[in-house]
Amino acid sequence: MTTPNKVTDLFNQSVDDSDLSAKQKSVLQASLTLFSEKGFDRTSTSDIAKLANVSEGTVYKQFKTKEGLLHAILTPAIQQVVPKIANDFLTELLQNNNTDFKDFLKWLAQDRMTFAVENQAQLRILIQEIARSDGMFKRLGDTFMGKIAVHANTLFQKYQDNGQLIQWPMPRIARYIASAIMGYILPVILRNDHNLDIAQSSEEVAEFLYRGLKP
Amino acid sequence: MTTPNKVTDLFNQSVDDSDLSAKQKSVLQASLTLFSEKGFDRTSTSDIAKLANVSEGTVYKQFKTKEGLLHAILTPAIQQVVPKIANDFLTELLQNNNTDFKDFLKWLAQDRMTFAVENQAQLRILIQEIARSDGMFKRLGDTFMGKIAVHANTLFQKYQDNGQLIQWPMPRIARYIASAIMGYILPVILRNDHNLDIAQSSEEVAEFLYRGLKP
Amino acid sequence: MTTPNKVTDLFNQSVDDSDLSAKQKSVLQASLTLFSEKGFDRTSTSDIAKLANVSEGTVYKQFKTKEGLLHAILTPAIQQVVPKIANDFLTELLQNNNTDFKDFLKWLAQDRMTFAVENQAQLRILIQEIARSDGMFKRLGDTFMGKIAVHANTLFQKYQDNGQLIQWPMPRIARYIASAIMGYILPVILRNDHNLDIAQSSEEVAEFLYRGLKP
Amino acid sequence: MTTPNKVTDLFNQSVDDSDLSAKQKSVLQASLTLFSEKGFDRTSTSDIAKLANVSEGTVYKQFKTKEGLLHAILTPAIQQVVPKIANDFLTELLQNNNTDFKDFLKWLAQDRMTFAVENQAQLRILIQEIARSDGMFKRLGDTFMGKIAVHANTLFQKYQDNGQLIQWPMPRIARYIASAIMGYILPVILRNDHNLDIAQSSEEVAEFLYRGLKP
DNA sequence: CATGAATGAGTGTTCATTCAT
DNA sequence: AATGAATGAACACTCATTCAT
Repeated sequence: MTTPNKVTDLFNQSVDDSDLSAKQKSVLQASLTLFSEKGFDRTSTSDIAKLANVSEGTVYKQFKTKEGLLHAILTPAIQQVVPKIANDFLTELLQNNNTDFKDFLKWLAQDRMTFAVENQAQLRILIQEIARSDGMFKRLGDTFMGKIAVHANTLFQKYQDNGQLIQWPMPRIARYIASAIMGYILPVILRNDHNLDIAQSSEEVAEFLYRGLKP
Repeated sequence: MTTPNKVTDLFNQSVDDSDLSAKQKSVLQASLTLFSEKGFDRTSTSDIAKLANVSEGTVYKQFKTKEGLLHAILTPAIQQVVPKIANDFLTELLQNNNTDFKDFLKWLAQDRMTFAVENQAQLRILIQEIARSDGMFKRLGDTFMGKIAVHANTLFQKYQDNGQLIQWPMPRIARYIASAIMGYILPVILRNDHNLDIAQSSEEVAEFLYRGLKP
Repeated sequence: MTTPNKVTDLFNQSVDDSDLSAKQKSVLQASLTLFSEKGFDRTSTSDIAKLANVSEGTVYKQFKTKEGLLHAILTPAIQQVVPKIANDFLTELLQNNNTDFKDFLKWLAQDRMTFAVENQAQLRILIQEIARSDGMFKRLGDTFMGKIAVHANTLFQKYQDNGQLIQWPMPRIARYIASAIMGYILPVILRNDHNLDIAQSSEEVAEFLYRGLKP
Repeated sequence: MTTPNKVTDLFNQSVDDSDLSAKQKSVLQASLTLFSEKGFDRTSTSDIAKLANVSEGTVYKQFKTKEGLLHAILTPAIQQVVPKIANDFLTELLQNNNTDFKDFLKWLAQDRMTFAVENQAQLRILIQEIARSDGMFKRLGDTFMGKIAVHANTLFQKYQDNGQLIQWPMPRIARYIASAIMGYILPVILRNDHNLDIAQSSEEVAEFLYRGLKP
């Protein structure tokens, strides 16, 4: 039931296939690296220019401001990539009635963990931004909910009707699923650790969640 | 089974009862507010001086550097308050054999949620620092584990012997408990939200965890 | 027997013909003026920027630190210009066996006095630095000795063999020559006086030294 | 013909026997040490307070400003001590017709070298100040000349009449004597070297000067 | 007298941003 | 499009000096 991790593909697509010149791509890459390593505020545009092997002026040609660079990195991950994928797989799931709830949980965990590991750099930046501004977290939550709520609702309903899912309100269920998976992902990202046994971890968390959420 | 939240007391003690002058306390308060609101890097020492109604020189008299201020705010929360409390209550629990596992979970959730709500500002800053530097998360984890691992181990063992707790390795159990509680705390802190129904939330999360972790 | 004073030429070359922009040259000029007038420590980078008619940032673009500016001014005088010239003229002298010792003394005095008068600003700064740090004086002496000792030794030997120079050890002879010339140069530099009758002064000092150093 | 070095005595007198409290003397000592080691500008009043083991306020009680401290250290050396001694011994000499010129030179060298070695710290500071401001050198020269010129003139006249001293104008003679002795003193002070063989050095320089200045 | 907290102007330095080439 | 010199407003931090205790 594993699906190819389209997230990275989509992100890379938005970088590679864009109309950006090689230099601009280099700027974006350097920013991603440095923002992730040292944080947005502690990264200077001169650092970026140096790492990207371009002039300081070039950094500003495409991305008008330093914040523009941040958005260029974060926006695809937030506004497009995440919900799009989510949408895709939920839709897919909804059309497949037979899927066992535990399998779904495992698949979900696996999918999100893969995404996290493959996009650690961006996620580190995202987490820093979330920690900094009130707005970001709310906006992120709203975006996500707005695009998934309906589908997730339907899906959970199905599992509840199936007798595979406890009769708790949807947000409560979502919260437990999300936080349990986060419990595996966050330490990996925050420790800049690249070793996560996704197969076992997703199996484990699915087992726990299944026990906690079955009627 | 609720214990008074000693955390805030201890923290405030270290601020109020210290040998700091009124101006220095004011500096600390202003830093706490601004670091929490805008983040460490985006807060200038001039901002702090203005809010604290002191001169810039005063900011540096006691806390030699800006980072010194950060440490003055964070250290009590990290090095002393958190582990001490944890230690206290765990010792207490160990001496009380009769406590039901679910009650323990509820108590734990309640205790940590209260702590979180009462120390939102510091925790926002802490989260920002965690997100910024690899080191912080690791150090935090090590400190915490070093001080609690033994007691928690014994406690969980007891519940496992009781037949109230599934036979999973301790870290796995701890991870689920921590992340489920975090699932309530983090949104509150990151949204700068002051409304958390601790009574109900702790009841809820204890219920879920109990279901997921009973044999 | 007068040689053109190549010192200033060389120094100016390193300033004017360098790859420095007009603004950077202006920064160097302003620094030279201010360091010489008020001393390194009492000259602020803002003063320099104002006098040079550039922004403060410009001061730091080329010369990474304030000390960098000092080095940019002093290094050519110390490391290259002085010994190089000294070397040049000594070599020249060595090839001219017939020169009378008194003529040599006069020529030397003239040459050094001209150098001093034409490089008063740099020398004022150099003297200030010598007065400030132990290291500078030693380093300067070592550099100078390392490059000249051999040639001077040979030269003095020749005059001693000629019967024109007393049989004292070389350092003692050098000390008297140097200090007598310094006796004319230092007051001029320290008083920021631009009137030194080099012709007469060199004649005078040569006469005195000749009397004191003939066998 | 050696006289006890009254210089240091006089200076110490002005420090020790003054109406200064122990703390104030400590401040003066600390300033002397630090000004000499790091220079006036690079010594902070807080450094002085720390080394003197007093509060910052105390530094300002007696010596209203930082410059006041500098003057308290330099003034005795400049305005009183130096010329007073010179005056004393010159008067003495004038009354003693028989003294040989070479002996006088030797005595003078010895006296000044002893003074220099015993007052290195103050002289380092003095040299730094001379190097910094035009005024200082001129003032120093004027003070010195104003107090000694007459006596020295008479003395030299005597030696010239004796047939022991060449018929050059007084300033020229003084210049050679001063710079030759300086040729021994300056390197010692600037290198912070405490080893000067005064007996031999004064013998040496007297020999040279005698040769250079005899008719 | 002595203290040391407090001041606030000033320092060297950085950095996002602009623009002539 | 790309460069990099130039900008100038910040910034973290220092320091001579004051003054209430």
